[in-house]
Amino acid sequence: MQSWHDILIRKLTEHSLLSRPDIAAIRRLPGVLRHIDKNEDILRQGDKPKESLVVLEGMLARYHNAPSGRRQYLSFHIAGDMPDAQTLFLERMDHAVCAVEKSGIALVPHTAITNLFKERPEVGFALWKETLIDAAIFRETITNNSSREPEMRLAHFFCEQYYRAEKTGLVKANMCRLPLTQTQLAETLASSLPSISRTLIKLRKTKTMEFDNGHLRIFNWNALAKIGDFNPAYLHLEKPK
Amino acid sequence: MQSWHDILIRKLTEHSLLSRPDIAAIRRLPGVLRHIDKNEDILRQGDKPKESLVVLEGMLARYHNAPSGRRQYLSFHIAGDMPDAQTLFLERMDHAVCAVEKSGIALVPHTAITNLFKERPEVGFALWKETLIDAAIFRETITNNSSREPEMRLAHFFCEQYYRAEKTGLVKANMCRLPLTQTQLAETLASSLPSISRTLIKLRKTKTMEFDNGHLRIFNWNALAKIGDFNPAYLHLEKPK
DNA sequence: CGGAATGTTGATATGCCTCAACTAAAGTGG
DNA sequence: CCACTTTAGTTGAGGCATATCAACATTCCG
Repeated sequence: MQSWHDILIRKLTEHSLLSRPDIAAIRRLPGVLRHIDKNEDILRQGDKPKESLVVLEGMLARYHNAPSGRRQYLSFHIAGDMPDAQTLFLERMDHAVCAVEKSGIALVPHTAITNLFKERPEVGFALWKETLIDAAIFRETITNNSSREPEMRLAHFFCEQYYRAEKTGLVKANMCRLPLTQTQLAETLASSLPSISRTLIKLRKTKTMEFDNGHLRIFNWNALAKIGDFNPAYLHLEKPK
Repeated sequence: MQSWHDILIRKLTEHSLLSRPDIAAIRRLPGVLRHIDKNEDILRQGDKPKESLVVLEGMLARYHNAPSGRRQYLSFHIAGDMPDAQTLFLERMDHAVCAVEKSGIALVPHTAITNLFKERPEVGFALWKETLIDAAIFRETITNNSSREPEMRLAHFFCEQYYRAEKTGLVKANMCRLPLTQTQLAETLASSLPSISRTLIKLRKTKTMEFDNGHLRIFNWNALAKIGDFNPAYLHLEKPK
């Protein structure tokens, strides 16, 4: 009998060591399950939510509304992630959260979470660490979009998504879900749609990966990581001692 | 008699409400003062520090070493900032920290800080909030470098630096320190040096600001904010209730 | 079956990067 | 204090890459 708590616990223990009482306390968190349709907004810029969400299945994205109507995607989130953890301490959303495919989430009241932190500081530290990794990913995105050539940039993005999916146990037969259109890739990677299309064709020719029909398949991880200058250190997911 | 603690307390109370006992507890934090030369690295990628730093004066920067030797600056930090707060929970540095001018810092042992969090959770929440604002700034940087035209991008950057300096009390006569070379601006804003030079000349012609000799002077804030599409909401610095 | 969304390809133009020369200012050492 | 070196900034020329516009192909979905 798996409850939504296990998905969160699994994610936190990817990088943090939690005691049995810590884990038991997490299990007592109240949560309401909800389904989100593809392309539905869950939070909008300016919202002041009173609960945070845990992704249970599917994929969410965070984005800014950039000048001239362009959408700038900032990050993508899979099972176990809490993409709006910041709302615990930052009142207003400075960006939006949407579902890029049909997804399931759990909603947890802020008060329940912060009370848990006071009772069990180590749980707070684990979630804090999660938000710090989040920030590390944003930093890498700055560098990716600002300093890497288009082919490298795309390869790096695929590596990151695949690596995180793998750590979460969502890779089967060298394949993970990545339900993005090329338009969305363009709005993520500071490129235009035709540019992404051509770069993708170039990448395909390296025979290191395939991206098609919402799935990412890896044929040669080492070669792809090299093309993308990908070093997973910034994800801070080494097993805790 | 101002001690380094006051600089940190001032920063935290910019956005968080701390009780008298909270503040008293912060004042008991041990700290070692240090001076850093211009262009000196304080932390390098891969380092595993056992203390965190508080900027007391001057300016620090964080950066990645990007492909082909390029340096990618990620953020800049002034008095009160704790640019390596993440090292409390992330063992290894995924980026470097350097001084962009002669600076003064205080070094505080991790154990002292985390013990304080356990004793006084609200202090932990305040510093957590600080790291979440940090992440919000990174997100805005992604959008700035990925979705805004060069002139807008530069104007937005100036607005952000000025606004933060203002909140920290470092603006005098519509002017703040910003000791960056054009080369560093280029390595921050995903541009080349000649491009920055020309964009800066264009910006100067708007008569909204001047950037010269390590100083940023604002003549027309509203006009510059408009050029830069700058909305300070993402800095989350409204006074706490 | 029709319409919308998605992806591919081509033509064109322009904006920015690279390279390079030069100026100006600042820092260094004799 | 001045000569020298280094660093910083400006300007110009040229070429390439990618954005934009547009047409078309294809798939998905109602």
